[in-house]
Amino acid sequence: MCGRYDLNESPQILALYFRLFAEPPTFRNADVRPTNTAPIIRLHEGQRLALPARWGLIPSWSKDDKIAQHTFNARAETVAEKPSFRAAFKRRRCIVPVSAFFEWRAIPGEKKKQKLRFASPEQHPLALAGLWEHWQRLETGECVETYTIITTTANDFMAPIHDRMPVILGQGDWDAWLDQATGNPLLLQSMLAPCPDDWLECVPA
DNA sequence: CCAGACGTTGTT
DNA sequence: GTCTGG
DNA sequence: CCAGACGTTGTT
DNA sequence: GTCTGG
Repeated sequence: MCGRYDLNESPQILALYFRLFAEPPTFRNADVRPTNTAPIIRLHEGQRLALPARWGLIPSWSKDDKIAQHTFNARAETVAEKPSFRAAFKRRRCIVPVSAFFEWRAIPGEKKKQKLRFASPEQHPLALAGLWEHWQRLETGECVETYTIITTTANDFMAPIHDRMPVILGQGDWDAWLDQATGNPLLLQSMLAPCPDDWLECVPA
């Protein structure tokens, strides 16, 4: 599961860490939520760029945007087959850059849940595996680009809090994940595993 | 053939 | 767009 | 994802 | 319970 995150990096850090072709505009949002617009990293005319998109994937064939309420995550186990995701899985993979993501823990006797922040112990950004899609609203012709974050089973670090977690890609996987020419479904699928336990630390938000 | 769905999470 | 159910 | 709303009428 | 807004 991954329904809330934080992106708070300078354009310089984003460009350096993700090896972007150009520095993106400044973007800071400590509480990115589904339906919000945030930058995603993908190839555009062969160049790796951070471009804005809306969180909640709308398939190109969708008649309206209601489905986006339920497509902000895609399950790694089924993403290759589901009608809403399979086209994007083949040709429109992206990295969702985050400084951290949030999960909640219910406290007995408390009304509100406790918010927990998961980030890199080395304080570098995290590369979440995502898909993006292009959609046109029939009534207006308005073009909308949207994305989803792929989830997988929790690793041991995450398991006490939740049974799902976002897929976090290691640097060695970035090129193949973003490349449209990567056609081997098994290779792609192999990247969608829970990350090692020591890639994350957790503090109350 | 047409009509209708197409999704995830957490919680009970 | 494409698959499933009727 | 969580938090918060969820309704109508008439009168000022 | 379920939808909407953020």
